[in-house]
Formats: sequence, structure tokens, C-alpha cells
Amino acid sequence: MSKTHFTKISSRDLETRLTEDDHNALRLWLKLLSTSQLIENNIREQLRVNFDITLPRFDLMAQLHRHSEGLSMSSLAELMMVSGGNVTSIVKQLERDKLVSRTPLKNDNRSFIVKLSAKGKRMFEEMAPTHEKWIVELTEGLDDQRINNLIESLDQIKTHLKNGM
Amino acid sequence: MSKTHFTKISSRDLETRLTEDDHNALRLWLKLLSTSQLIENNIREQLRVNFDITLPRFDLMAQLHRHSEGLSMSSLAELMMVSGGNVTSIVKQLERDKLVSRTPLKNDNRSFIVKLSAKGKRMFEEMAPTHEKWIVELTEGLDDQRINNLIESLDQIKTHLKNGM
DNA sequence: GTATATTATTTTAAGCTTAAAGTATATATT
DNA sequence: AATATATACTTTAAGCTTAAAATAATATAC
Repeated sequence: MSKTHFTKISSRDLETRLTEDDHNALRLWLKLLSTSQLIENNIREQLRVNFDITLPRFDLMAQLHRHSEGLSMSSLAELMMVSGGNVTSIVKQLERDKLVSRTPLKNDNRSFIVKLSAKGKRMFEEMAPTHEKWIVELTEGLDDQRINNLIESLDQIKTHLKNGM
Repeated sequence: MSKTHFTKISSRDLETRLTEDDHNALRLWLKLLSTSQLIENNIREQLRVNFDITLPRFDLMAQLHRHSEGLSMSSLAELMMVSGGNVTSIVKQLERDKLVSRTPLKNDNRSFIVKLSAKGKRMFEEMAPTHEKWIVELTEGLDDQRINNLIESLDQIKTHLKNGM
């Protein structure tokens, strides 16, 4: 077997591998996107049918519940990974419905602290257990190790994306 | 050691396990959602900056490219996992820009076949390799086995969601 | 064959979302 | 202190998205 032959084979293998990886990366992305869209649509409908609330409003309330000390508009935007203007409009509606409060910051007159109101907290805590039950049902049939593996892999992607790229 | 003692321990373990699983399911969902949002935002911006096109329009064109025989409005909605009305409005814009064509179906006057125009095909094929490169870069640092494992786990979730739930 | 139900799509109204421009306040520079 | 720069937020215009109602054509039941 000639050196050239080896090189040729090796080169062809490399090419094959490359397209396979490309294909896998695309497949992974499409699967990732479709899975989360499927879940999102599912949860959105459940929230609408059972609690007559939209997903974005629920998500914003969830962030505030997780951070009981309150959050600024910009922190909310960052945590929810949406634009600032988007947060403005959702908070506006929740405020109208007396579910959140907006308190001007002492040291900085540009900033607000948004918090769940008593009513908002009560309402969220009424929805949360049911919401969590829906989420738990999603992963029925996946064993613990697989779930942790999934979380770890997703984390690697996120880390890779945030540094570099 | 009494039987009661065993029962108590076992019960406590079960409880612990249950809340851990719940917690893991929630963690998984939040990670899944944030990862795909991160990628989506990334791709959206790249498409805007490099090709001056929106993500929904690109996605619709991608579906049509993958199905060169053309697709009905309802198939498009199903594949893209969005509402019918949404497809109507995006196709309307792409049609205005002469990127897709809408042909009434012979046997059924309610239905259309949407196809990429020559211009649309040309434009999509100009963008596709770059788009694919972005996607491949996302998974840099994940080995092949991990990627396949990820795809498999996501598939399990999707299957579980589509049957049952 | 007429009435009824189903299917494919569009329209509407409301709400979500973004990028970019605008406003106001705070911080840094000189 | 005056000026410039940065930060926090809001507004705007355009586009995306949904659920529900409307329209129109086809299929089914009788």
C-alpha cells in the first residue's frame, strides 16, 4: 500500500467525518429547537386553559418569585433573555393587574425594583405546584443519570456559546 | 433494627428522591429553554447582520428547501410548529418579495402548494452554508458520542410528549 | 341530492418581541 | 464645575404569534 493511498483514504475519511459532524450538529439543533418548542406550546396552553395567564407573564412572575428581594428591569431582561422593551411592556400589564410593584431605587433615580405583590405571590404560589407537575411529567421515562447527562451537555453548549463565539 | 425504622428511612428516601427528581426536571427544562433561546438569539442576530433576513422567514425557506416538491400551508404550520395564521402572514411577505410561489391545488380548491421560487432557492442556497457553519460551531467541544446521546434523550422526551401526555 | 360536518385557509384582535431611537440620570474626564 | 460618556429605562415602528371567528370548499350522512 502506497503512502499516497493512505493519504487518500485518510483524507476521504476526514471529509466523511466532517460532513457527518455537520449533519449531527444540524440534527441536534433542530431537535433541540423542536423539543423546547413542543414543551413551550404545551405549557403555554396549559397555563391558558387552567389559569388564564400567558406564558411570558408567568415566566416573569416566576423570576420574581425566585428572587424575592426583587429585580431591576434590566436584570429581568437578562434573566429572561429578552429585550428591555419587552420587559417594560409585560411589567406594565402585571402592574396594571396589581400583581407586581415597581419601587424607584433610593440611590439611582433611573432604576426600579420590581417585586411580586402579595396578590401576585399568592397567585403564583397557587399555580406553581401544578406547573411543576406538568414539567415533571415531561421527563417521565428518562432515568436520573440521563437527565443529569442532558443537563451537563446543555451546560457545555451554553458555556461554549458564552465564552468565545 | 425495627421494621418501622426501615419503613421510615425508606419513606424519607422516597420523599427525598421525589423532590430531587422534581428539581431535576425543572432544572432540565430551564436549561433546555435557555440553551435554545441563547442559540436562537444568536442565529437571529447573525441572520439579520449578515443577510438582512428574519429568523422566521429563513426557517420557512429552509422547510421549503428541504421539501423541494413544495408544501401546503398546513404542512408548513405543522413542521414549523406554529399556528396557521402565522404561516399565512410569513408566506404573504415572502411572496411579495418573490421568494416563494403559491399554486392552487388541482384537486382541492381550498389548498395551495407553496414552493421556493428560483430567486428564493438561489438566495437560500447562498445563506445555507454560512448558517450551517454557525450551527456546527455551537457544538464545538462536544464529542460525537455526547451529541448522539443528546439527540437520543431529546427524542425520548419528544416521543413521550407526543404519545400519552 | 340536500343537510351536516370536516378541512384548509384567512382574518381579526390582542399580545409578544425586537432593534433602534429617545429621555433622563449618573459617572468619568478635564 | 462643565463636558462627555455610560447606564437604565421607555417609546416607536415593524414584524411575529396566538386563539378564535369567519370563509369557502370538500366530504359524509341520510
